Amino acid sequence: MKKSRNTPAKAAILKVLSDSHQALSHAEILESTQQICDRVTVYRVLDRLLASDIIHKTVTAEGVVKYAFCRHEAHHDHNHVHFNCTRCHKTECLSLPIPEFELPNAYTVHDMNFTLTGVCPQCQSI
Amino acid sequence: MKKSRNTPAKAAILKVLSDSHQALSHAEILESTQQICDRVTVYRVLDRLLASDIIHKTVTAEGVVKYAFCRHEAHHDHNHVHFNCTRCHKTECLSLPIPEFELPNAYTVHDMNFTLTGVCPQCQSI
DNA sequence: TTTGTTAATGCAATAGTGTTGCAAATATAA
DNA sequence: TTATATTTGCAACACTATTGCATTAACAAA
Repeated sequence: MKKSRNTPAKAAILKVLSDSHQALSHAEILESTQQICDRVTVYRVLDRLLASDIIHKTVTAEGVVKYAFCRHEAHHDHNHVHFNCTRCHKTECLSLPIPEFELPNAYTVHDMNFTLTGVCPQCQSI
Repeated sequence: MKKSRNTPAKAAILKVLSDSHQALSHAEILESTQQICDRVTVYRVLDRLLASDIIHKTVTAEGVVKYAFCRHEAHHDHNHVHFNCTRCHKTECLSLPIPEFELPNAYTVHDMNFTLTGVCPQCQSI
């Protein structure tokens, strides 16, 4: 297994994600790191961070891939609900865990993605 | 509001989807309708079918958008769980409804997407 | 059946998203 | 300081999705 190195690009991308309360798209991350590294590097750093379970990935109902810093305290998993606002287009990790459900047997589940789409509290009045 | 017309392209695309037990991507639908219509037409017909609630849309954990025929019997909604197999890459609608959960107030939810990723029964032995 | 209106289509062009190859640069262990 | 393997930038490429516009065709009304 390859050993991951600490590079300026990795540090910058990780800072952008950990400073953000929302999940960010590749384009949004690139906006904050344009002076630091190339767009391809952003993709590659994100892949490394995903592989190390430092960040997680979520997809909006429209197919937009976003990345978020893992803030797991007790439970070391990514099984929380994501909320996507149709007005501000921000995606946030809710502290709501994915509810229990009856799994059909014969299926092996590796990952769960539960995404809600609607209007967030900040956009209700708009 | 525009009145939707019954065209050969619409009929063909709807047949492909209703004949399939899986949710299909644009590319997969195009494969079956290449002799009938253009790729752009496929996108536009899918948009119309989505607007009429005749089909629904789901997104895999990798961001691949897929479309599926609505087979809702009693409940006229799309709130069921989707399963995406990492081996055969097929996406199927489970007859499992999205479980109940405690929604944080101040959020308005318009749509819910619950996608499981793993290995389907057919691919367990592979 | 014919006609008029308007939705639907094909085609070309464009934009956005993500991946790959390769040479050069650099983080890290020895 | 040096060796080496990871990381990076750049260019090129592949795939997905959208838009404009002229043409075609569905369908309601005459």
